[in-house]
Amino acid sequence: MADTLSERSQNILEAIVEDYIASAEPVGSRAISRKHNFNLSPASVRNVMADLEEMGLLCSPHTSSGRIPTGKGFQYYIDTLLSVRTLNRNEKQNLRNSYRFQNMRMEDIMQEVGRVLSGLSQYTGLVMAPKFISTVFRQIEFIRLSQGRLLMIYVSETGLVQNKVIEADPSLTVRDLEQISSYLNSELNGLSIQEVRTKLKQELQEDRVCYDRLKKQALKLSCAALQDEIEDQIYVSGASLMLGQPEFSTPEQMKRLISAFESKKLLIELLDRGQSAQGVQIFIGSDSSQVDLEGCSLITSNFSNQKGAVGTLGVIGPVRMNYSQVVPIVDFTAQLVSRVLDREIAQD
Amino acid sequence: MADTLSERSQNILEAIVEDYIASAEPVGSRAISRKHNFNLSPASVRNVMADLEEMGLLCSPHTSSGRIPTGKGFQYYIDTLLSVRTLNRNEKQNLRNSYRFQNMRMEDIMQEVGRVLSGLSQYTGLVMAPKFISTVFRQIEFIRLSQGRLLMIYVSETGLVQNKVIEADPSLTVRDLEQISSYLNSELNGLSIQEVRTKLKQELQEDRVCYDRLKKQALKLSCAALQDEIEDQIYVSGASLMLGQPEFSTPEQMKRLISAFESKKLLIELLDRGQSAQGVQIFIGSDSSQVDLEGCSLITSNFSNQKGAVGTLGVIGPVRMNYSQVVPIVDFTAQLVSRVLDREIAQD
DNA sequence: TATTAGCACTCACCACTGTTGAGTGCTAAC
DNA sequence: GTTAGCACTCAACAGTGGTGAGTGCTAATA
Repeated sequence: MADTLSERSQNILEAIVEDYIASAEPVGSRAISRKHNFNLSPASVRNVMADLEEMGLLCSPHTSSGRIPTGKGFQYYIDTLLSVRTLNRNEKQNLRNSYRFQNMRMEDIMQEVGRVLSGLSQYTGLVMAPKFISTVFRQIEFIRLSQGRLLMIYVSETGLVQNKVIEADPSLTVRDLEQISSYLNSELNGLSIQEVRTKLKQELQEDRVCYDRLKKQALKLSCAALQDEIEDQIYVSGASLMLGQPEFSTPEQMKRLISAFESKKLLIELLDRGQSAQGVQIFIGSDSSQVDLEGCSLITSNFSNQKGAVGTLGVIGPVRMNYSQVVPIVDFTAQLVSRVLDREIAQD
Repeated sequence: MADTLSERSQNILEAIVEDYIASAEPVGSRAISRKHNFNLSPASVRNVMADLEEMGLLCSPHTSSGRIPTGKGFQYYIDTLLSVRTLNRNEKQNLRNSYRFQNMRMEDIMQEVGRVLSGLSQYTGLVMAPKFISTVFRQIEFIRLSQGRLLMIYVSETGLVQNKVIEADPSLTVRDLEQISSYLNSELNGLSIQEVRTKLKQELQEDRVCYDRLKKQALKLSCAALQDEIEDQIYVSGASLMLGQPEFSTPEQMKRLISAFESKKLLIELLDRGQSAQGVQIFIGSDSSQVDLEGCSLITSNFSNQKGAVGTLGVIGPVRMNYSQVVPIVDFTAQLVSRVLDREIAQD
């Protein structure tokens, strides 16, 4: 249906969306007719606007005000009118220079990416580290805490460190633990966590009556350590920048937004949606059915290393976001991070 | 000077502060004379208020409004009028039950403490994990990332995990690294980082011409790993609750506050101030010389295990905070966390 | 002599008012 | 099909007057 728009209607819609992105205020017919030289009088523009409003692409806050694009209007703009520039060589180099990845831990990299994304876009940067389950096993260590409690430390191929407290047989000695981790490290090295789990399941079944005490303990410990999901890690940068946007300028909206950012659950849910897809994805607030993030749009892209560990990064801003500027930044940053993660892998 | 206040003046000041804490609005003479039965007419109360204003303990936002306490007024109230209840057995048990510390990593514990402090006080919870330098060495591991780059993982006695990327001689094999960490783990176990550093310095001087290649590498690596400071970890919970306080209800103040919370540097600076002192400490916003945290007060207490690793936790709220309610919560929580940390230590 | 009733005064707050200007829809002329 | 003209709408703003909570001062009072 939307594709049946005449060229004139498309041009006017585009002009309205772009004016609105720039000004955050309702766009009137006179402004459109003057600034963009369509050679149309305000009255003609008004006729088109009335059509667009009927189609649900525009709306007016009150009778005698200009129009603003609806969620559907933005969607149409993004789907069919938005032309995303690719960065030229200079811009790519500049972007590359914005990031400092030398000698950084995975955690630092994620944080840095969020910070830079937020700084460049002037919106809020989001980064979700690769999920535990999508990582590749590299090394595991067990450290005794108190009686019967162990600290498990897991390192993935990309240097992502996760740890977790597990309960264990109190009779295990430090020597035992060393042997167990050494055994696991040689057995599981290079497997994805998915594969690790399958393998552990198999071995547990095969060795139901296993007389090698240490092997049995090793299986038991690694099960406790690697079977459950480990909480997603998410980094939010520049939340305060959102408070400068006119759509979130009332105290109520500020509270709502900061609460939504604080809970992180919402954000994780939202970022998860993009996990399966490739390339840049755009989610428009109104369709997200997240009341607390109403009025927000999200631009995300996945990053991954060659072994397939997938994380997501992106920018969240008002629906009235500067898509043509932010999309290429998110896109190229994801590529950049992917390359950095590959460099992290040891060349053994 | 302030101690020369007559009993009547003290009573009235106390009444004003407490009314203001409850209502967040200027307190008038009539309200004081009615609610608290001093048997004084409003006019008499006014006389006293005029004195208190002259002494800088009160001020009035405009000519014909009630009075509000100044920073100095709050300081006086805290120093000489505030009587802090100690929690009774029931309340202590309730508080204990609010926390779930089972099988938690240090990180989780810190986060949980922040969350609960914020929930109970309805202000913002702050927790700063024990500083790297105040921890006691437990275990160190090295994992090869790419050519010449190692991931160092350090675990303190309380189970605090820190990691860091360091550069290293690319010729070191995995076997070498195992031997190095095993050597360091036996040499440094139980020493405070402070002691570790002294020891490393000594050994480096003694063995300037050392022919044991591995020992030399071990010293070099541990220096790179443990010599520098590792960034402070700070947890902020319930920032959005502050936005509900009337003193931060304008958009400008909200932005200022959220920005201040986001930078974390300010908060670390503030929490550091309390590190040396013992027991509960109270900082009043206006004296903090932190423009961005104007209007905020901070209640902190340190926690530590028997080996002396010190962290700080607390609550940040408006100057008009309910001190008599929050102080005991912060106090007891710090004791609770200290005990939990001691339980974490292995009984070898 | 300390306390208090009385009074004039101040000022934030609120509801109401009229004006302005940007923008609209409709209609008739081009 | 396009557009000039016109009546209409409505948010935003500034001004206005009333209300009430509160003050400082003074003179009367216990």
